[in-house]
Amino acid sequence: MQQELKSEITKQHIVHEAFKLFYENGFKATSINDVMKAAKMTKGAFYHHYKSKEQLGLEVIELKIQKRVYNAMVLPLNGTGNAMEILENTFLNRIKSFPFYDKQQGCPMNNFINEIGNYEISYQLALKSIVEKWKKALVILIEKGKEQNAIKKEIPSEAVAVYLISAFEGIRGIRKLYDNDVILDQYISGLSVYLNQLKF
Amino acid sequence: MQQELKSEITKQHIVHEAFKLFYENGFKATSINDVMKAAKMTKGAFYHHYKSKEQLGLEVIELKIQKRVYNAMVLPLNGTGNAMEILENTFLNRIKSFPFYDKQQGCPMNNFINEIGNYEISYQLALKSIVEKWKKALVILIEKGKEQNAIKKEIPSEAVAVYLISAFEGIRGIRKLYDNDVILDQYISGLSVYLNQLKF
DNA sequence: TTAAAAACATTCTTATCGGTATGTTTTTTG
DNA sequence: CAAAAAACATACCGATAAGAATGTTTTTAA
Repeated sequence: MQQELKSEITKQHIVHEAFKLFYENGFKATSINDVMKAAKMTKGAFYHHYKSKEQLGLEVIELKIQKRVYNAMVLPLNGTGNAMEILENTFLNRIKSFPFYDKQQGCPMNNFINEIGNYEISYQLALKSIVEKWKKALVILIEKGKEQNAIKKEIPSEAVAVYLISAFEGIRGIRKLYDNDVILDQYISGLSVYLNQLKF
Repeated sequence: MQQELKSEITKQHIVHEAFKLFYENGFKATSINDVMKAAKMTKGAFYHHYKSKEQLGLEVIELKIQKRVYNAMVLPLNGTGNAMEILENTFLNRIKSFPFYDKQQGCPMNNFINEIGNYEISYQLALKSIVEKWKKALVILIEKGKEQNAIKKEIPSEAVAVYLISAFEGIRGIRKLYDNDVILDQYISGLSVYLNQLKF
């Protein structure tokens, strides 16, 4: 029973290091050797715990990337206050508070989507599941806002959710091309225009 | 003199095949051998014309990707009609008319940005240049729309341009996860909400 | 027409990849 | 406490990568 725990800890350790390297250099450009060197173990250990690199990629998506999006973008939506304010706080303020490294490296989910999103059906499904959960949480919040008379009732919730997510992921890619936050400020200003018109 | 022309034709041929493979499988996952097999030549020929794979990547960005974005998203902005209608036609209608393959594979520029956008400064600059040109053309159109009394004068042109581009690139990535156009329709509907409020 | 330069092919080098086979060490269990 | 199972290490495999070296063929220019 203690061995099972040790195995679980080791796997978590590997996934943790793998995420960092995938985020830094991309999935394809990161070898199993690179990951295991970072984890201070050998390739033999890796193939004892995982059957392939694909399997590791899946776990990184399901454990690390999912959790990241959930913590940063979904959980904050579950507050009890004014829906419009929650929306503004999440999308307007949060993006600027990202660490510099994260701004430069983009969104891990978006990186995965664009690098291997159409490479394997299993990746596709895992990534889609994250997007769908995010979208659902947003729709619920928007509908809540309508009930609160904070958001116009005639706007299509799902469409607005998709548009918000699209712009967010888009700018996190584009930001990678710059070495400062000017483009982020412009995004925020453009988003602000969008959010304002949703107000009741 | 005729040799120079032949060399140029060969290089164009290589760049053409390279773009197709980069678009299909990604930059890192495509080998020079793959490219030259598609071009029906050998690796020796490649290294006669190019000094490295990086060089080829740059030419693909500067020649193929740049031209694609320019033709699809910048040129249509230069019409003489109502600025708002041009904006709607370009962003609303065009995305749905993409070939199925292009919907599934995403935007070549966005793919490059997210795969190698922070990998090498030269790529970064080349890709940024495309985004900047697109953005500039959009700003000019929006300002024209203000003069035409078609677009509200108080909206920030640059910010709206950035937000439009972000959402467009974002959805082209997200669309890769799905096997139908439902998410695209939602994007279009969300965009429509955005564009409507810009109207004077 | 002939030499040299450019266009391309062939061959080879060195490195690394994902993955397997086969160890050794640690932990568990009867 | 012994055997077997799990955790890891070491050594290896075939495939493939980018690129260099060295051919051969075609084109150009004197």
